[in-house]
Amino acid sequence: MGQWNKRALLARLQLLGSASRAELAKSLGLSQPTAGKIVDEMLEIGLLREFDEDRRQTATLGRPGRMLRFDNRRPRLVTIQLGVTETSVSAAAVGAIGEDDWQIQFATPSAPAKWRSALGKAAGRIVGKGLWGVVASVPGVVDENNGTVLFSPNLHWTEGSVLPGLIGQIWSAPIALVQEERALALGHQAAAPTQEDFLLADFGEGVGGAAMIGGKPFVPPLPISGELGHTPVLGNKRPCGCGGVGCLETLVSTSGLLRSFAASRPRADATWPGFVRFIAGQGIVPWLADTLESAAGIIAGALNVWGLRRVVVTGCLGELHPGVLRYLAAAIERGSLWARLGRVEVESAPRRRTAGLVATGIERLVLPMIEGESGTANLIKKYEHR
Amino acid sequence: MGQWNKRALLARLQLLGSASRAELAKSLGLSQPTAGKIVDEMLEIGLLREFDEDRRQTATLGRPGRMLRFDNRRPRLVTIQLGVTETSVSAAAVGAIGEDDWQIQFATPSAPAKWRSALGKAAGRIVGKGLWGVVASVPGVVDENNGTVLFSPNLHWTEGSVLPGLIGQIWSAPIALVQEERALALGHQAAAPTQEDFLLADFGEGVGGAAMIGGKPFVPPLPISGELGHTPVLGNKRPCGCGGVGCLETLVSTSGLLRSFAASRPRADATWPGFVRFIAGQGIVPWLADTLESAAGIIAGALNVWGLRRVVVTGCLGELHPGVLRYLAAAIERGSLWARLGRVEVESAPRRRTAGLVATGIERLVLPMIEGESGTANLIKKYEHR
DNA sequence: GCGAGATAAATAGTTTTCTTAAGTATTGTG
DNA sequence: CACAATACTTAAGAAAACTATTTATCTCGC
Repeated sequence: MGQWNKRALLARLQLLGSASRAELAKSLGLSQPTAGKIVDEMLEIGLLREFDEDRRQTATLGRPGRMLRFDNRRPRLVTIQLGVTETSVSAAAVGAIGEDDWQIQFATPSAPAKWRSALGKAAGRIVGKGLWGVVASVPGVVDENNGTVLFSPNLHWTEGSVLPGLIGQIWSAPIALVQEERALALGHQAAAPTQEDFLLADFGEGVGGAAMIGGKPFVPPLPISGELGHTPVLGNKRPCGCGGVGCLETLVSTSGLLRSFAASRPRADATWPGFVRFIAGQGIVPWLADTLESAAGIIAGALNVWGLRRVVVTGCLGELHPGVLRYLAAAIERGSLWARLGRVEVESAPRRRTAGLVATGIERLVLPMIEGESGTANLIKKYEHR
Repeated sequence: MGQWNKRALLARLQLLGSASRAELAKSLGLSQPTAGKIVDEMLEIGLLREFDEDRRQTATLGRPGRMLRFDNRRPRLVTIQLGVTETSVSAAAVGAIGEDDWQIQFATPSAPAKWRSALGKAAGRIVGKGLWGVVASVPGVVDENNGTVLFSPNLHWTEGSVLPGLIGQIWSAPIALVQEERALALGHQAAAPTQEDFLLADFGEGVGGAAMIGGKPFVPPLPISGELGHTPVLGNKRPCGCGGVGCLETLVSTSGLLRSFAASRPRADATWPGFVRFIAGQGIVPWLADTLESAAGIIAGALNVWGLRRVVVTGCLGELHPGVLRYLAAAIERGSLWARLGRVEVESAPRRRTAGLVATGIERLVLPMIEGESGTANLIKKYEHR
């Protein structure tokens, strides 16, 4: 079976939530036998399952379809979020699209060996049977094909180390690494399924973006993309962890915002909650307006360059007064060429990392399982027995 | 034969210039029979031809391959460049990769009907036999699938009119429209074949960009992309033809540069040659440095977002003192995240619109000819008999 | 309750496309 | 001139998708 159709079928099923073989075939333009065979394969490995629809309003004639959905009855993937300050671990079922709900969290240590042993402890508390693989999201510049971190301004110790190797010592299963924002974008798509492409912009300890284009995450040949945070802002002189000067990230990450806040109000409570309260009371003070304007310019630039008209904002900006997002949205609209032709949408959403990690796992670990010994599958073998 | 392999084979042949069936098969990972059949098809319609290599140093053993290349013995495509001030027309052979050399040029009129009749006159002076189709490049936001111009700040009359319809009244052949910068990017790839992806940034009456990603021009679902020129620059208050304020285009297009020049030196010769002389003498004056800094920021943003590390600059910036390009290159490097990991390249190149139009024609008009009645082919039929 | 109509799923056979394997053609070399 | 080496062609087969047909299961009207 061509991998292409399989991926399309899964994507469609994700979009619909549940569907019969016939529905899938028709909506994809496939023949029924083809769709049926793909479904059979996926039922066999336990990726999908049939279930009895409680037909309240089956107003349709004819034989009812056997409805299919992701088989989420047992955890299949270990999902790991390696964050700058915190590492989170869970066992997740395919089809999980709820908000993040981590089973285990611990402060991210500052060396590979320590991280490995902390992960080892976590492993004991996680279901170990029937697992298909491990998926980890990492900040920074990640080569997803090799499983290496090339550059990580805020988490330098990951740079040389081969994370799949470390993880493989804990779980001897296929392992996939995914860049953080790409995972968020995939997670958003899984949780709020639409056909429409979008740019996800995440604001937190760093600032990053990822684009869904044509229903798929945008992945260029170079292991770098969507780096909104490290584009320079005219007039900004702050040094950045990346080695550059004036990066957007130094202004609009949590620490950047707090720094500006502290500079403008030396005697204020320069913590995040304090800042949130301040903005709730004072509204968009001038320096914040400038900062939002800068961020909007860079986001609008990304929209113009990628040809997108929807922005999904996740992370700390959503925790501020809603006026902040409105201000940002208006500024993005001013800078976006598409706004002259049609509508530009900016919305806030929670982070759905687990969902994104699961989507990555299905794409990179589960599908290759049923695709024989082709390209991607070989890559996985590399880590299988470490 | 799957269209995929055909396109790959043509791209490879373009890269190599000439090659035998066996070379093509090996370098593409195809079997010899497959490559051979594709070549046969293309020989039959006259897209490729065999030629006798003058074997100076055939140091190889065995039967020598029959070398193939594009059959450029007769013009096959009418290429049209609809520019803001000038329209250019030529008949071009496939495989033409020389610098632009237009057979006919006339001032672009300000209404569809006038343009059509000017084009009609031109048609009389152009080879009319054996033509496969017509390809036209247009500035602005172009829906290449429908053949419509959605938005054109500098050439408003094109917006409503169906250009393929107009062209079809002159030449009753398949017609393809292509966005200007995309054509330039394709042309550069045809003329300077490398495997490596790049961002083409063109500076002229407007400012635009296009990306080659994975060897193909980047095309998102929305009919807009690479719009470097209409991203706002912080602090810039000039109104733009697009309806926005502060677009980069208002600073760094030819007219934008001249406007800044005239403002800084009220008594100077504010023509383009005068400006070129001025810069050659004075070097990079402060306002020009600021302008280049803004352009570099937006280009670096595009590199970061697309995951590219090579910039090809075409158009008026290359006519200025070489120091200008060096300054721009240095500024781009400062803003590019990839520069922290590896090298960023910025080079200047001539515009190769004809080559790009021919590449578009092969892709959108010629290949569908040998692909039976599939998707793209139907689109062409629409215009075939107007 | 039962046949008719309608839709879903499974089965069988065909087409398309590419591959492997084998054979033929054309060169240089000992 | 035999041979090794390489290019190209032909023939047969495998994979994946399609069309057409059959079988299964439902609702509806009687």
